[in-house]
Amino acid sequence: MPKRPARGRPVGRGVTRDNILRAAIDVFAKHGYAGARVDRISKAARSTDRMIYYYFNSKEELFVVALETIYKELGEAEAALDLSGLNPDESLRAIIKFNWNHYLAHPEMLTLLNNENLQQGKHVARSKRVKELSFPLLAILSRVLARGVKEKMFRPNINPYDLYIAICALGYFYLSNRFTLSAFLGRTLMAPRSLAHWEVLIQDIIMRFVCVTPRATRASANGSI
Amino acid sequence: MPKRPARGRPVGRGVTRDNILRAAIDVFAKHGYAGARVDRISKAARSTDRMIYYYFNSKEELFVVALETIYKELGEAEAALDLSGLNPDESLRAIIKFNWNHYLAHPEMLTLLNNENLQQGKHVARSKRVKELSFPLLAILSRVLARGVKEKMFRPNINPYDLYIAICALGYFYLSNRFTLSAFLGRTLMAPRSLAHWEVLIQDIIMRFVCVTPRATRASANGSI
Amino acid sequence: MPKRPARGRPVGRGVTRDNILRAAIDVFAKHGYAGARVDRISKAARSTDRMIYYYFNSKEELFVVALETIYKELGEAEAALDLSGLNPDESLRAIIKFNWNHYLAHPEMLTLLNNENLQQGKHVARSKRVKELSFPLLAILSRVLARGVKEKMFRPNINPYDLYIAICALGYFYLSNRFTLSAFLGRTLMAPRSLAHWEVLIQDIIMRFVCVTPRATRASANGSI
Amino acid sequence: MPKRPARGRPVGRGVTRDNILRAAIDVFAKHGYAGARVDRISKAARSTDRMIYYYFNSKEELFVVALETIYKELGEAEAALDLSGLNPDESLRAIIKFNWNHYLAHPEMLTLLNNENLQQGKHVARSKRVKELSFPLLAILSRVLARGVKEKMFRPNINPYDLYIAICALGYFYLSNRFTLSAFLGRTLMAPRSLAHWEVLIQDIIMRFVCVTPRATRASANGSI
DNA sequence: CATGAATGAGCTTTCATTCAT
DNA sequence: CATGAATGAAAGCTCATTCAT
Repeated sequence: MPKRPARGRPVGRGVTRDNILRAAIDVFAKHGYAGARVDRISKAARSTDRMIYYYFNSKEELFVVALETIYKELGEAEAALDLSGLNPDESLRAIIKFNWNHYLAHPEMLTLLNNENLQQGKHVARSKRVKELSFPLLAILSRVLARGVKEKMFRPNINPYDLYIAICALGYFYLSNRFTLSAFLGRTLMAPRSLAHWEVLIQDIIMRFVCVTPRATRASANGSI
Repeated sequence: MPKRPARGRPVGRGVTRDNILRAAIDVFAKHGYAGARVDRISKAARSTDRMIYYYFNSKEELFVVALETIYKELGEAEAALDLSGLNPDESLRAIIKFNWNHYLAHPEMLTLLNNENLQQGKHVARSKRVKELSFPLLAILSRVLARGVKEKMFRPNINPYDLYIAICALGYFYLSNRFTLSAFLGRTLMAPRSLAHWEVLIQDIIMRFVCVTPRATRASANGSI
Repeated sequence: MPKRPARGRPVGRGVTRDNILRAAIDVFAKHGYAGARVDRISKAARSTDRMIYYYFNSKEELFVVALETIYKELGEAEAALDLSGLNPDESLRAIIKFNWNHYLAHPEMLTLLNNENLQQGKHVARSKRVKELSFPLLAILSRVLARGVKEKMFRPNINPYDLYIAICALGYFYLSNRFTLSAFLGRTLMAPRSLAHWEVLIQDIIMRFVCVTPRATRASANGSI
Repeated sequence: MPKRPARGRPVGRGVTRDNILRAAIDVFAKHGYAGARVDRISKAARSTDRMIYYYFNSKEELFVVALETIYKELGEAEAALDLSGLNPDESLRAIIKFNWNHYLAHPEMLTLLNNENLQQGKHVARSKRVKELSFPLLAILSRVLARGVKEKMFRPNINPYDLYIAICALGYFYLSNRFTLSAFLGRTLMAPRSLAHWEVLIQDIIMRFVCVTPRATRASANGSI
């Protein structure tokens, strides 16, 4: 059908491009790559299909840019993480919390990544930027671990990669699979109390794994979600 | 589209239906709901588009049945899990291993569930069967926990739901997100050694979380993936 | 989809066939030939698609039988028309009324005939029964006209065919086209008062056409529908 | 379905749309709504299925536009009807003739309207344009009637709505039902002589209904079709 | 720099019908 | 006499994309 030019609000230069990118992240996250129809994206962006091709050439390239964008945002958020003045266990807890809260604040990240994994990571494999993003975080983690070991707080020989994956896994899975999990277990997972409970639990699990002498956290001691 | 009657091999009654279901699980897993074209499924099943509608009425209903099937298979595999003669910590390890190995043996489960979560669980929400499947598993877990507490092996007040989610998370995420994770961390995750390492690591993390006096496993002590 | 055997009410021999025929008349009338889906007919008949083919061989043959059935019913109704003891103008009025009331009582006749005309009468052209049906009616009409002329009531040289078509036209069109007519004119046509008004009007128009000295009927004198 | 780009003749802007609309009116008229296949329309328009959806969104919307078009054309033809300088009875005869000739020249109108009535007028009910079209026509008719009454030519209290329906009925039914009528009565209805005869007959019937002193027309006096 | 118009290819689904007992 | 199972062939519609200015 002849598209009408989306006169919702006047747009300046490049705003359209950004609108489209935002809309794309949204729609890709909600419907998956194949399920995200180009015209749904253009409508959500208050633009037209044509503009998507004008700025991004193809649906696939748009998806790659969307993916890189959320990775970039993860990187920027990490850059803001300040651990100075914290001792090792406080630092580790801060990292865990940061990770969890980033997922909570950016649910589109989870779905976009799930999509990329569904497609066997064919886009991310080519992206250099993505690979470089892990270095700072892994470096931070390694440093914290080393300090903890030196202070006899942490067990030696904890692999930072393992640690990172475990931290991610505990947060990511809970949120990403909340729908099936919720149906399967018959439980609410997204109530504020449930979320708070799980945030503490992740910390508890990780700290017990890392620390020499495990110390219980309040929350983990009283059990119920 | 479907032009030839698919005379590949002679089919008995109901075999076609099952072929389609198998193919559907496969194709849905590989391409996602929207990406799974009906005719790809029918071709994979050595049948025709028409037969899919004959047996399942719509692509969506086929997806629901596929989903229920993988849940049912999880349930059946669990039912075969024999913990008799094992003490609490051995039992818990067996459960963790079972879970991990089920994911490894049924990668389609991960992608199907990811898809369902992408669709906000709209199919699973309606399925009663799915809800009932969690009871036996949770019951087993609760019993093991109780025995462990009685024998002073496990900490009291460990919530079986939390425990179950944590066990799943650590296995599921590693496998489901292996592509982005691999690109991001620049590491191989699917080599036999890596898998074996992670299997032990999950156990280690969980046992440390559950046990009163954590006991290191050999594997977790020598670090690298 | 595997059809279930329609166990609504127990059916005796031949009842199924008749159910199907009734349903077919209904569905053909409501949706037209092409729009009448075989499975809608079978559902309406509380039977299955297969039974339609069992009894009628094809959708087309079923349509022919449906058509013949409504013609047969018209014939039977006409056979019951008793004009004995009435003088010519009373007779003619009775014929007009009969015609109108038959349309009212059998709306499916109108839609079925419209369908057949849409298809350029290809079924009816082959049917002998249909042709024979007009003879008695035309004969009656001719006799009434002749008597009227003899009694100086009716004008000579009125052609019975013309007369018959005119009578039909005035009733048929009003009912058959009531939807577009109603929208176009912005008037209700199916209210009891409107129907009664039109019934009188047809008589009035025809009598004025046929009679030597036209006599007004009450209804036609006070105008409004 | 549509494989070749339809390069039959070079098309300017909007020509395609109009081609489709013309073809649609034709095909809907010939096969009915359900029987009119989208690809038959596109072929008849020397275009593609896709273009139908591009311009009209759906088969149903196309049908609505087709319907509105034939109504609009009726309106335009009426607007061209010049009654100036005619006295009331001549005017009325002119209107009757116009109506009859419009049906003859636009047989698609009859079938399209029959289709719409088969569908219970669901499209026409929503169209405002259609409703407004009847006003000028009814106005003309009312004026003619009033003049006729003033000149003591016409009977008072003739309802213009009734009159209009009667005029339409006598022409519409004859043409629309010609196939079944022809088979039923065993007569030719479409021969030039038959058509001419009927044209006069409609006038005769209506004039006798309307006029104070009926005056026979030559044609109606010598009977046979 | 931006966009209205157009479209090839393929998608899910439905239709009337036949096979086989 | 009756019917459950199966199906070839299209039907209506949508998708990402390119043409042309």
